[in-house]
Amino acid sequence: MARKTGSKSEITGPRIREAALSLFAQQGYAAVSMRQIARAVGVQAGALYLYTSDKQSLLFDLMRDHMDGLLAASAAEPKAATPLDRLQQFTRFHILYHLERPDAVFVSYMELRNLNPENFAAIEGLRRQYEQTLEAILKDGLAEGVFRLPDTKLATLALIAMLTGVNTWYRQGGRLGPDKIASIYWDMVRKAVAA
Amino acid sequence: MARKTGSKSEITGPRIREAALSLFAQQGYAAVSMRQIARAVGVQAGALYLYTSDKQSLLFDLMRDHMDGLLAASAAEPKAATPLDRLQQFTRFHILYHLERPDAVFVSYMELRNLNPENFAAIEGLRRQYEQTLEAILKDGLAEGVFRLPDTKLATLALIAMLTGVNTWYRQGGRLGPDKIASIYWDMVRKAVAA
DNA sequence: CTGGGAAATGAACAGGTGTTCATATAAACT
DNA sequence: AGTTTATATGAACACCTGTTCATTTCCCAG
Repeated sequence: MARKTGSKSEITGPRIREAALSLFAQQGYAAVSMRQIARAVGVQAGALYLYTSDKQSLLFDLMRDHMDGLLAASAAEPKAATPLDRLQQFTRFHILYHLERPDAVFVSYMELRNLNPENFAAIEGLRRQYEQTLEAILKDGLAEGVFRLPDTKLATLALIAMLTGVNTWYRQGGRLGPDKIASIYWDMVRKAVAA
Repeated sequence: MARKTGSKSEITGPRIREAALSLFAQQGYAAVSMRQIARAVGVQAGALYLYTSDKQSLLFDLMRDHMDGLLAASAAEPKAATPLDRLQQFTRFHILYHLERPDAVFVSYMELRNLNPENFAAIEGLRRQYEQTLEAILKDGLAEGVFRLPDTKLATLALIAMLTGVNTWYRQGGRLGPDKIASIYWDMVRKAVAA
């Protein structure tokens, strides 16, 4: 037997990526086998290689797509007038965007060490690019005197770690919804950088 | 051949844990084989089972030891008088303690999903216990009116994520030493919770 | 100097790994 | 209806996995 009824490239490809993302998030890249991914899709392991050159590329593509999406969505946000407004917008955007795709966020943060050096450098570059959008806001606010920070670079990393941390404890149906959480975090962010 | 000259139980045991911790931190629990750990120690794979019942226990013991050490060191800190001083002490302690043992911290945060449910619950309990030392400080400061926080629980998690985040970017010999970093973070923490 | 026990070996077990490829099949096009 | 082509199979490859255990070696107590 071969080629099941109703099988199509445009369907199987995305399904493989979805299954891989979900499994990588749950069990980790190294702990998930290609046969396991294939089973989740309902296909034999060999068929995966029609859609990805190897397991490493499967991981890398997932991470790069996530970072590309993040940067595109970030760039598409309307530009607020003041540094304070832009910081508020960044805070809300970061929390809401990350809460909407927990698997991709988790994989992109946890599986960095499973990328080969070349792929690691690529993802690292995209991550730095995203961090710079926040750093630029902080620098502007500093120049205008509306923020006071002991160290812009450290403040950038500290704020991002704080915001991304939401993903580690947030569970759907919990005490607080994403919007409320974003408001609470904005209160702390605003004060942390205040002049 | 068997039993090399000069081999002792009191030496091999710790060496296995050190090698496992280092390898788990670098490559991840699932990606590291027992033979790899044995090779790093200079022993055959079978010998590992004289010191651990299985791979899972090896991971769990490393994580539990780390959490026990963290809680013990935290409890041994001198108790400052005011909530503000206690918060400063917690901030400094957390950053310095974590920067001193990056491998144990990394493994304890990244390998939670590789614990079986029972072991996971145990580590989770210790982690919550540690978080409560910070939450207690925040609650005291709130009661005394020296802090103003929209949500104590979220502030606890936000601050810990921010502080632990230092480990993700800190490299020895970098621009700033641990003490300076702790000062900078304290400035942001203090402002974030200020009344 | 010898016996006993601790410490380590190395082979074996049953099964899993990523990846390739000749082959088979279903869908799409003429 | 018949042919081409994309899509999938399933067997095979060489090797690695965690764990067990009979056997061997070395150290130490008497």
